[in-house]
Amino acid sequence: MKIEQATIKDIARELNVSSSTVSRALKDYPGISDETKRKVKELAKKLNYRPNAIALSLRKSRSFTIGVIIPEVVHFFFSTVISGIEEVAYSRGYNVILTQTNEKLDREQSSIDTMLSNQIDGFLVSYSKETKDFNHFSRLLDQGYPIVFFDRVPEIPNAINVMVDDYQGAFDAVSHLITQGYSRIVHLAGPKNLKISQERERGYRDALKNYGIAIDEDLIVECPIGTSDEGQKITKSLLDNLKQTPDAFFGNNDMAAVGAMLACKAAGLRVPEDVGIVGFSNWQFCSMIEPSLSSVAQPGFNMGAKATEMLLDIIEKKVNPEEVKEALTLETELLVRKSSVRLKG
Amino acid sequence: MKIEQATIKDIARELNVSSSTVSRALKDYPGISDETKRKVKELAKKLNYRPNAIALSLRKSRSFTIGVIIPEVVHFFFSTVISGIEEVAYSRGYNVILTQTNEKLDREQSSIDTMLSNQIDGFLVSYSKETKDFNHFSRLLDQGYPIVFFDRVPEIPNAINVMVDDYQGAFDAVSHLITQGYSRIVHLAGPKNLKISQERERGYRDALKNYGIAIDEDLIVECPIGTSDEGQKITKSLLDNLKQTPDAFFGNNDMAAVGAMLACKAAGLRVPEDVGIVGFSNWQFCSMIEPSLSSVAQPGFNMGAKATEMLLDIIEKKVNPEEVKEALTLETELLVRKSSVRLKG
DNA sequence: TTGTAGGCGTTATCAT
DNA sequence: ATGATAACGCCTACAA
Repeated sequence: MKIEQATIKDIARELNVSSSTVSRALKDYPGISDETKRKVKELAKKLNYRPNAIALSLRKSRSFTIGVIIPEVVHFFFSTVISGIEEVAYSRGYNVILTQTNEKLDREQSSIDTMLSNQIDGFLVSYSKETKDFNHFSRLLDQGYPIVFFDRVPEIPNAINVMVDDYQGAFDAVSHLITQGYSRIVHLAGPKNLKISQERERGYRDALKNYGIAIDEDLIVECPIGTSDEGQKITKSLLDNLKQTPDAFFGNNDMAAVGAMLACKAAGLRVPEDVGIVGFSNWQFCSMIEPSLSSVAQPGFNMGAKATEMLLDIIEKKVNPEEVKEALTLETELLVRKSSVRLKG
Repeated sequence: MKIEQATIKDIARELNVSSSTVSRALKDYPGISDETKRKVKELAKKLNYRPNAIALSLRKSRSFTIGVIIPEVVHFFFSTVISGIEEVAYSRGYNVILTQTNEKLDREQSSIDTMLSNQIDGFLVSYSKETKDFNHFSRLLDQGYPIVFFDRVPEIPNAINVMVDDYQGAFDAVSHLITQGYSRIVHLAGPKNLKISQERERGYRDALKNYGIAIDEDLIVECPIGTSDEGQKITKSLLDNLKQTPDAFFGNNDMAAVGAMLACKAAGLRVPEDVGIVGFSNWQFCSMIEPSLSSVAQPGFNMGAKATEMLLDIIEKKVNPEEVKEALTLETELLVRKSSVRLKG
């Protein structure tokens, strides 16, 4: 049924030469007569010859494929990262094998297994929310597999991490709210086990401290799921139950922030007059809603691109893993829109 | 540096048996003593043996990998499809190699090439906006490569297509607008070469006809890019230049529809009182904006899942390609929200 | 019950 | 300038 691909052998047979000659001719090795070269290339073209990458992989123990392990594909930020990964990988001649864990540890583990089976040259990983222990990664590192972690990065020896400056982003966002005159600022926090959540919370706390505002632990609420529904429910319950109503919300992600906005509006509060809101990630919809949502932009594409470059440099031994700086932190940018501005310019 | 993976040979050597024995023991072939089996498996486990999928691929001329060619990863609908693809592929033991074309024909071509080189077992394709001729796909089909097209499907012989009922979705959306009392309905159309655009436009036209409304060609405007900016600009220019202002917009995608909404608001028109708006795709933000945007939901995850199932069934010869029905059309669902409702229930 | 040999497609090494 | 051979890791007739 499937038409067989022509191989080097086919060309060799037809031309009455050896496969080595064909192989050499095809790659312009020295010591092949121009005549032979010409004939080989001509026939190769005619037969639509295509090198078998699988055979090459076996021969070289290199697959020119990198494995990407990511929590979710349907996620604006991650899809942006994937896009950056794909661009760089493509331009440098690598394939990308993609798996999503759906935030499950066992999928993470089994994805690693199949990727190892497939002799991938390296890993790009953002681990799942369920992952609290990193032995499976440490083991890989010890065995010498190149891994670059991005966004959700572990604190283990020798890991190479690419992340955004979550601390600074959060610090900027909260400082901005404060200078706009908001002071009872809720933090809709992320899952506690993710370093990014911890960093954002730290930025929140430090910004408050920096302005001499006492921290009220009741205003820090974990949003483990990260949907707008969740953000909405949590915000509603806060508005209903806190003795003193808050006047601002800093969401650890945009979905939570939108949820807060919807809940506030439903409660009759005006944004930004009564309540200021800032999100994190700068999803596309931020500029489409009303009021438009201020948000901390993360350079997703760039993160994917940089992580991939570092990984490929290591794979190709352009750099020594020991020489690679172990962490690259990309800048965030606070995009101020209407949801958080109540002072005249 | 990288620690070598244990191979069957390693196990054989250590146990003083032949590699065939090991191979058979590992797969519980009949005719291996329980004792040998036990020892082999034990050592395999100890050495952390993992079959080399590359060697297997070479041997079997099967890679258990499928190639996905998609216009853009950072696109809500496509990312949903990818998610569906990945789920099914994973559950059936296949890898997914992903490339995005960025709507470029040459990337589409070269992606096909590398995938062929990599001996992938089949293709899942949604072609680029630049693709106007399908010879590169026809050739693959002729050579017997399994391909399933999704969403953007070509009209070529033997192609297997999975799509949504764009015609019906558009028909429903426009009928809904009409029954809400809107009659000068703009269609922000998609690129003309995409069948999905044609179908949506056909649905638009038929709905109008069906209600006896004359079609005004000036109200059908192509939005080749598909961003909210583009939609906004086009809408503004329509509002400025049409002699008779339109009272509704049916966007061939949600971005265009949001653009229309923003432009209408900016022009002082109230949505839905003065202008009704319906989009297509049901992006996440539809329910987050105000007024919430009515939209035609496409079953992206399901589309990816179904397309993958069909592809794998063909690959695994569970079905004969000839027996496969050549087109699967999935139902859309019109989600009516606030942007298009001005009559009391 | 186990072993031997050959081959999947390619290329590096060592002849000739 | 070209050929023969072996090897990458695995599987499978065929042999013993």
